[in-house]
Amino acid sequence: MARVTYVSSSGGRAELAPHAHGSEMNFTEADVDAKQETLNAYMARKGLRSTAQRRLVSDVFFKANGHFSIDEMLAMVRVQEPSVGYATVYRTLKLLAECGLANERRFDDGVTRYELAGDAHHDHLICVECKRIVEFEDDEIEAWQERMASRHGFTLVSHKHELYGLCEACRKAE
Amino acid sequence: MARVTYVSSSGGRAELAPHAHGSEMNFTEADVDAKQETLNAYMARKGLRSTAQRRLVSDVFFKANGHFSIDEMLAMVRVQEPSVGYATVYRTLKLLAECGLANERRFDDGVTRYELAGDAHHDHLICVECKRIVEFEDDEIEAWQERMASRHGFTLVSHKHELYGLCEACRKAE
DNA sequence: GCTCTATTTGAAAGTGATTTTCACTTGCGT
DNA sequence: ACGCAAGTGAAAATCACTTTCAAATAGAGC
Repeated sequence: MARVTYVSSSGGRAELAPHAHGSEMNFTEADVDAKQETLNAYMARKGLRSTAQRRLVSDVFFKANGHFSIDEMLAMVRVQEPSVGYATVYRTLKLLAECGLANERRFDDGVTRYELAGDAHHDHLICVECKRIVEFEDDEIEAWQERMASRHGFTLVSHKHELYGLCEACRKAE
Repeated sequence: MARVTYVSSSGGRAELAPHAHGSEMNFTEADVDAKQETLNAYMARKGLRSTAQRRLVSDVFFKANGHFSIDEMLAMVRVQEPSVGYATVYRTLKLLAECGLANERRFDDGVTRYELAGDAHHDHLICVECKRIVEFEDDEIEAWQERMASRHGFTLVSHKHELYGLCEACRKAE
């Protein structure tokens, strides 16, 4: 169901490629540890428990820099632990979004995807064919959006700026 | 279910207010006729038939300049003909989108809305509270988007630029 | 380490918004 | 008017989540 491919890495640990930003990992062990720490702190504060499933799902998510649907995450998680259920991945991703470590995104294909939070001000370029997602910066546009909103008496809460197109590979494959 | 309110007009014909661009009609009889003609031509070309339901749904849609969900359209259509089914409205709206007379829009509230096609290059400002929708022009941004896409090897197909916020009325009502 | 009980979990049922099926009608070419 | 492919409305099916519930398990207090 989920179109996910795995690439074995030099480190011996399975790493993942689908929709990742590139073949090089752009995070460090320390980054992942810091995120796990943030999550632990949030769970402690809320009286939530640290379970093997939550540790696994969040670990996979933190290491898999990209935009993943629940099905894709489930497939990645089940490589390590096949017994994990869909609902657990769903709930853990919601939890990560709640504590600010992940952002929920809904593009036009109708499925919700999750991405690492942090570099907030970027928007997306999506291939309508293979669903590859590229991020781009939107600084110039921000001020323009504020102007446009206040011109109509609106107080801006959020925005969505998505470009849909064919990526180079899919254009050639047509 | 559908939040639709009707406003009786000077012309004696029922006209509609929900999410319409304004109280004045910004279309002429001739415009509507031209659209009906386009639709008829498309149906003839595809071997589709002109039925009372299709004429009614498309007529209501063409005259109701705004952004409507299927339920809203159904409510409007049933004022004239209560026996029309949901599926017929759904299929007719799809048909209008197919032949280029309508555009499908999915904002963040999860329901698909249809708007008159034509003035393609506008985007939307949506009140997160009352769902009021304001259109705005995006000309300055278009070229910038093209540049951004080609920089990443993409051929642009479409884009989505939505600003979510609180409209003046809702801000005061808070 | 062992209890106890509030959290979690996985499987399954429930939701909401479409989308499709199907038995019955109805355009429309002849 | 006739015949039949296209269209219709009601209901069932799908899709992508969300929630429920009985069984499993953290983790605070012995």
